[in-house]
Amino acid sequence: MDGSPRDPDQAPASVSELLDRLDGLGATLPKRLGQCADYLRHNIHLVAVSTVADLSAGAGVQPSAFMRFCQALGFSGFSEMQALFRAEYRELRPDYAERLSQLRERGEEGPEWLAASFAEAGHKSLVSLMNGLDGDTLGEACRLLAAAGTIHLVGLRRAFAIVSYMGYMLDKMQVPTVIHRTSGQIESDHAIRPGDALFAVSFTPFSQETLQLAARTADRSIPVVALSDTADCPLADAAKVLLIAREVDVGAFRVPTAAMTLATSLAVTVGGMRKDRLTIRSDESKME
Amino acid sequence: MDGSPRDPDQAPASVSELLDRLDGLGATLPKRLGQCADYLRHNIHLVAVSTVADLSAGAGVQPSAFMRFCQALGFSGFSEMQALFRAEYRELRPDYAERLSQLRERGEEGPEWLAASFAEAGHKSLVSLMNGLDGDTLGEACRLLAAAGTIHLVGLRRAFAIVSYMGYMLDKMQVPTVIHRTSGQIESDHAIRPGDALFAVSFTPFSQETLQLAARTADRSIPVVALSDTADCPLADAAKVLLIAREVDVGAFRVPTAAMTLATSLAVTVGGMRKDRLTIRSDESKME
DNA sequence: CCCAAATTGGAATATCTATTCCATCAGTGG
DNA sequence: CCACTGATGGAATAGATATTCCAATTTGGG
Repeated sequence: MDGSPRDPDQAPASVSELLDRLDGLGATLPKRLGQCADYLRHNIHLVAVSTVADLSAGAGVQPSAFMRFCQALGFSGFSEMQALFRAEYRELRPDYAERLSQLRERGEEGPEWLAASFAEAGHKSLVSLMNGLDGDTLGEACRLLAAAGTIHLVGLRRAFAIVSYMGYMLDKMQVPTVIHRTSGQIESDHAIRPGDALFAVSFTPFSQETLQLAARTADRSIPVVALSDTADCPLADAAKVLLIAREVDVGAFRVPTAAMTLATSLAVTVGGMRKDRLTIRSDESKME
Repeated sequence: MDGSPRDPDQAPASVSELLDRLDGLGATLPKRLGQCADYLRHNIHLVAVSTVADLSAGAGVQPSAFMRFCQALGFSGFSEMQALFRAEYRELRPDYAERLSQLRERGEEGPEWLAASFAEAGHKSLVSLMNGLDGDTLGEACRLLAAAGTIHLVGLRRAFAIVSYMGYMLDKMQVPTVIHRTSGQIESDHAIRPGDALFAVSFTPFSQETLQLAARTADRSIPVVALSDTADCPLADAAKVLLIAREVDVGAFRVPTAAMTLATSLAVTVGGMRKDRLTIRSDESKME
């Protein structure tokens, strides 16, 4: 690669160094070792709490193969590699769980305890959002919205906070945007014209108004991008792209953390794509 | 305690159940086991990645003592207990940093990368929210709002998403609530009557409309609770209680994760206090 | 097609970790 | 002060896990 200034037998000193090393090895690895590399990349969080047997089974190889893989990375064996992950994990600052148990110890169940619970739930929601996120789907959603003349937003009840924030951001980035809040009024249909796009947000239980607006818009061959908390939602039929953000709830309540995060990413990306429309046209040849 | 309806020899099925059990045992534990309990409470995040030897050393006891401690909790041994923590850990991917470096290595800087950045920022925001949260301040805010006849909400631009969500939740809990969205209109003042309370949300740069409404309301001796992203904000003068939720931003953008979480906690607590107003009156004697 | 080198699978082994056991110690009631 | 019950420490043991080894297999070059 670059003349390998570093001793190849030296073990990585941190997880990110390990990932560098992995890329350095690239596709030069034999089949089984390649499987290990692949599995590791996608399940890097498991290393700290798994055995070689678990990991090798996951990667579909023999334990001995995984062993050789660790050595190829520069470690003396699996244990040394695992120690790296365990050490990095240990350094993470006090957990939500820890804080909760401390509050619990003090016998409190008031608003502070509730806030800690919601914070923990928010954390979990974000993690599960990232786990379930598909880059291609998200990219497609961005492309559809970036290509639209005017972006129309609809979302009622719980979903309104999300479209309202999206609307604010898109407006700040000077993207033509309309928030539809007409409940039951059909008139808003006329505002959605060919060449536009609709972004519809709805969570269980779904509001009919949102579903119907999305369905009517799709019928007119205007692209609909949907955001929901479940894959089998009625929006799936109307939507060209369906994004999922599920929240972890506390009792009967939830904070729309994951949905808000996803929506903001979408808005910022779309805003960026809009800024230099020329780049969008020559989309295919954009890379490099 | 309550007649112990559940088999005391049955192992906890989750970490929070384990903490319950720990509280149940209370101070009945002998000295060394008590040390274990104490150490566990404060280092609960270490269990998944440590050995009995590590943990017992940390707690200052012999491995065999820690072993007995695990059994006192209802587990067959340490391994069974650890399995619980490992399982819970596996479901979460706590390392945004790792995921980001994964994405970065694949050369992507698209929406997926952005989403990961926002997720990481959200996580940090929640942690800093919890670190800076003062239970008394929050409790006071809840009390003021719970005591009000009608709760008035105001927040523009970025803050509107927050009051909109709060309004939705309070309404769902049948708390009389009004969202003020009049920009520059003075008329909404009349709707805020003595005995009511105002919840004002504003972030830098602050909108004059929100500040002025808060100031006029405070002048009329109607309690104002404020939420902002900084302690030295103009709302501080008008507000009886000022809550702070600062977001970690990505570039020029941010997701209102912490503010949303705090606002939801507030709304849920207020809703709960409203539900049984009798309990509020006799606040001091509420516990037990 | 054959040979050499590299890779692989699976069992054997070494090491480390959890778990148990028992002698000793501390506290309690007679 | 003694006997008894429960707690404790440390060493012995059982069990799991990592690691190595080698025969079998595949791969690549001539």
